[in-house]
Amino acid sequence: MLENFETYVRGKGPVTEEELRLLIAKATVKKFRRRQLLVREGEVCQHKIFVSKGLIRIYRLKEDGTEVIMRFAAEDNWIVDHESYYHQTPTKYNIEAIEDSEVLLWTRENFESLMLVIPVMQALAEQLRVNSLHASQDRILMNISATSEEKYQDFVNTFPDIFRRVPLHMVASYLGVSRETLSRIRHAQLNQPKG
Amino acid sequence: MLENFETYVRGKGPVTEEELRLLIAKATVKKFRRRQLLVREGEVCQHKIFVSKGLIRIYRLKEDGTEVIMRFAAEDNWIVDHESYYHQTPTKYNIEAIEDSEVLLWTRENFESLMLVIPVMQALAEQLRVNSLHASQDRILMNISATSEEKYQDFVNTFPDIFRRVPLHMVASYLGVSRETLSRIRHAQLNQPKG
DNA sequence: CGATTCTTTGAAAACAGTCAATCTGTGTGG
DNA sequence: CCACACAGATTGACTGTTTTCAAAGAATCG
Repeated sequence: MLENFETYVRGKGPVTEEELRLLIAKATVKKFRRRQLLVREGEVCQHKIFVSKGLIRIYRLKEDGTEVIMRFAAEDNWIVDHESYYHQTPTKYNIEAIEDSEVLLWTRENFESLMLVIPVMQALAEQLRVNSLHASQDRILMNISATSEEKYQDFVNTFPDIFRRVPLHMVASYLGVSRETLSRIRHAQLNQPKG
Repeated sequence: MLENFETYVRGKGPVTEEELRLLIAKATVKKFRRRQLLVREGEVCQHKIFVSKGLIRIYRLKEDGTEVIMRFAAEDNWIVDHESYYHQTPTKYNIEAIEDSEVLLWTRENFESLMLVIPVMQALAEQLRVNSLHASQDRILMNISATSEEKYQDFVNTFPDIFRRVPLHMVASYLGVSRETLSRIRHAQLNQPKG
């Protein structure tokens, strides 16, 4: 379970054995069952979370009770509600395991102290922010300018590893279309697979 | 024209006369006419741009020639294509003045050297990233979960200073609805103003 | 003023959402 | 091993919304 994280960090830049040991020493390792909540709406998102195994979603509940999925995070991805984490305010999101999962957690305090000591973590944190922003921009562009078919196709292309593991109704929620519509789109694409 | 920027920076934290002088010395001041391009698709977005006066938009051209507006930036706002700026790669966006505008520009090199020397700029850059990310998240949520009426109402609430200055068809492009639909939505809200 | 840009309106067609019923696969307990 | 419950996916009929196209009406710039 920790091998994943080691491999991931080594892939990000030069890092010593000692640094790796420290990174892991400051983390908490946790397992979650399918459907178990990692963070509940109203709590403060205390940790940066690295998914070493499994699949996680972050979603929001609207007043009418419907779920809106903001993001999925599979192995080797980070998940956090930046707003709650940075300002230590209650989160509006729920973070939940879609599959049985294993994660590493760092408190903000621990994570920031690690960033001061371990060069590669600085760069990594910066990179994550830039990537987040970039991904958000692309998603906005898709949302406002693409047809439902294109949105679905883009999702499949962007997350080839994920789309088979996520129930279709969750993909629908992520894309902002009804599950019935998405079901029909997918059906149409099976008969006419051009993209 | 520089007073705006001075006031803005002072509002962000303690800053000395000397620091302010340096900030401005490293900047280029430029004026742009309505419809003039600040940055053209294919160029590298070389600068961080502060809008001291006027109104700017950043948009993208789709293959079919339609424009998709990513963001507006009025006085006291920054605009930059992070991806192009950060990686020094050609931008996919156009940045254009909607009104006659005045801006301050810093190259990445200059801006980063200033961040090293002037504490408040560090914090400011960090704050801008967090805000960008947060705004993007909120916009995605709106896009995938709200009705067109709600999207328009949210735009009006979020940018009370801007929405009267932007042509309706650009708001439509920003929201991802046709100009005709937005026209009808607005008409309906005039007769039934409840939000 | 004249040209251009922007907005509005109407009517038809395309699209997506809702509701209700059915179908499928999975896993649990008897 | 079977029956059942449950979550998920599909389908059809219907409704409502949005787009598109075409035309015309304001507003604005030079």
